[in-house]
Amino acid sequence: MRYRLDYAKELNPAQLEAVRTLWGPVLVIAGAGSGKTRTLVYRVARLVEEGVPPERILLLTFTRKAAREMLRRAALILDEQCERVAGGTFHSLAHIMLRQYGHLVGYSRNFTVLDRGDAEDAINLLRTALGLAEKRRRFPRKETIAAIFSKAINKRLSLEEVVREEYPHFLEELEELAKLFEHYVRYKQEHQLMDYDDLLVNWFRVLKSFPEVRREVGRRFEFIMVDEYQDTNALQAEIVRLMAEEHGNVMVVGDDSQSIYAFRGANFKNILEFPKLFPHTKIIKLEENYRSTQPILDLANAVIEHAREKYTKCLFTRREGGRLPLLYKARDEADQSRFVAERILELREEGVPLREIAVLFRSAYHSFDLELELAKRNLPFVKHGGLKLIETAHIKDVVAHLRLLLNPFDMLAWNRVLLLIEGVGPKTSGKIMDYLRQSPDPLAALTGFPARASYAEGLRQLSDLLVSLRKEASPEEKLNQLYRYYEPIFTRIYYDDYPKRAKDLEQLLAIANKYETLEDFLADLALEPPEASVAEVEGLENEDEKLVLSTVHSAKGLEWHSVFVISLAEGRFPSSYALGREEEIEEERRLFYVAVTRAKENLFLTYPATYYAPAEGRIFSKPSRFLEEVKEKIEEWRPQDLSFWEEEAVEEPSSGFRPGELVWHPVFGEGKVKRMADIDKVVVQFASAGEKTLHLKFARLERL
DNA sequence: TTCATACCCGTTTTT
DNA sequence: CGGGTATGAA
Repeated sequence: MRYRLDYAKELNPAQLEAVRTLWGPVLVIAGAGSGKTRTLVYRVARLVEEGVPPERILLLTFTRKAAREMLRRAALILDEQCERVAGGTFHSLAHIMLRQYGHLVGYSRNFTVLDRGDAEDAINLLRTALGLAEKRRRFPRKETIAAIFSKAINKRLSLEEVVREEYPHFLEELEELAKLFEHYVRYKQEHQLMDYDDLLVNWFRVLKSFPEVRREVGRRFEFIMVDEYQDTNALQAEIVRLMAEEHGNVMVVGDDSQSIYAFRGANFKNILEFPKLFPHTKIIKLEENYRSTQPILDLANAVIEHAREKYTKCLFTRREGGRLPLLYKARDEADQSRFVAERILELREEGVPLREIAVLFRSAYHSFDLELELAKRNLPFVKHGGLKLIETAHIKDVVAHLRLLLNPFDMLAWNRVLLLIEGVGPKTSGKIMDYLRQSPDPLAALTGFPARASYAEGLRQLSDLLVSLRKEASPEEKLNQLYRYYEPIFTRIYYDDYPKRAKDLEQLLAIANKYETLEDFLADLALEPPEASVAEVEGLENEDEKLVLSTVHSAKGLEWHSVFVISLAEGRFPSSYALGREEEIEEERRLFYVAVTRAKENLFLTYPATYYAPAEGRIFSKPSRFLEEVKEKIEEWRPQDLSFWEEEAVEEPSSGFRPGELVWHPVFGEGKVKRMADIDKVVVQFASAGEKTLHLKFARLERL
């Protein structure tokens, strides 16, 4: 057969073998930057060239964006047929399949997907109902309970095993937890709700218990590919096994040294166990790195060299030259931010586009200081990771109304919606819900509730709204109408900061207009939550000309010309949260490995000698242990001109107040500045009012 | 029901 | 330190 693409020319021998092996199970162990994505893209093209209908190919990836991107690339090199390949995350696939097969496990096609916050709300509701919230000081908080439940599901362990292993201090509560779990499962079942884990569990149950579905699905997806296999969990591995049972045509691709999702139940050993799940698996290793320069790879290899676990490969490159990774030891966060901003400006001078530069950090809030600095210098950026739009209270309020239109038995949404009405509290809300539950059409039944005069009007308005929203209209129109209803409520409950929150509502509206149906809109909101952050500085001319700020987790699979990894201090990276247990430190180390292997040409590492910790204020820090381990692979940044330090040392803090200065405040009168408490906060000792911490953004402080 | 207060806790990553 | 939560009073 003649192919339109010259595979042998485009791929190295290992990649080529992976692309040409179409039948049977294949495990590809692909080091960072070894052309893993390229291999998958070419394999999709190859399958299509072989005449496999694109709908018969399934590509499972970690985010839906990743799937879209790969299929777009396949379409680019071959033809647009490739875009018809089925692609997405395990969760989005399960969601689609359960709309079709959910009835087999007791779900109608309009079930609601709960995000983590909704799940916690439900758990909280049940916990209170079971009387587990009272005086029992020792009972875990809702977040912890949700985490325990989720771990058990994803790792396929019993509650007891999870508690014993990771939460031994709650062992006494095991019985109560088990009872709560039972109630939680039943509650979701009864109200047509599924949390993230249920999507996987129920899809698994369908596959497991219904061989005919298994066969049907096997015929539908004749070739399965799974990317980032090191970040799948036991349940997902089972799902793959069942879906591929019919034909065994499954290729999984991953890198055990890049596994960074153990916290949500992922198990990198899945990779090593894959050949046991599928006998006669062909194993292919991709070890040649095409991304980074040798000095960067040397550093990466040294990082992973210190890992407890011995990983399976060693990266090499044929690229020559390249600069040593640079370490800058900053005095504090402000200094760190200044350093980063200056280097970015220099890089831009050298012709590196902003979108080819990324700043990576362990936790979303680590970039706050830098964001201020970038805004000050008019450097446009986008930020990935951190707070999701959907996690804010006002967006949840709005979405709850929409959820009712699809699933009128979604009592979680009812509760939220009812509590917004003035005069309705938990008690009344409960009574109304008991009433609605009895009705076959709760939306229409709302007017029939014998309401007390104090809130009758509010209830009537809600009822009118819901009935009217139910009529044919685009998600965007529905949302517009909803906003008219919500506005007075919105300004009442968020009176202190609703202007800020209003921006989110606008953003939601902008997202909604991309959707034809409410169903798709809501499903995507839950399965692919849009990020909350809006860049502070909009790009002046080109939208794409933005610097990238990202958590390391959100940077997985991506690469940039120049990468900064900031806040490499003990407690920050590795996170203080991980300091206790060895496995967690190991995961932090892999996370650092992922961070450094994102860089193609330049890698800058920074460490602030002091930083602000939420509870303790300014603290002195130690350099990250990961830096100490690989010292000899790094060059320390030395300012050419020493006076640079001295100048900086006496420079005023950006707000302009210095200890000892006399100031005047309109309420507290005269005072003396003690110190800066933060970039925009100052501690002042007042003659009359004592010591106060003032927010410079609000306080009208004048120099005397 | 709502408001005020006291207190507790925990700082992370994401589908 | 600040936010959320539980508790108690009006």
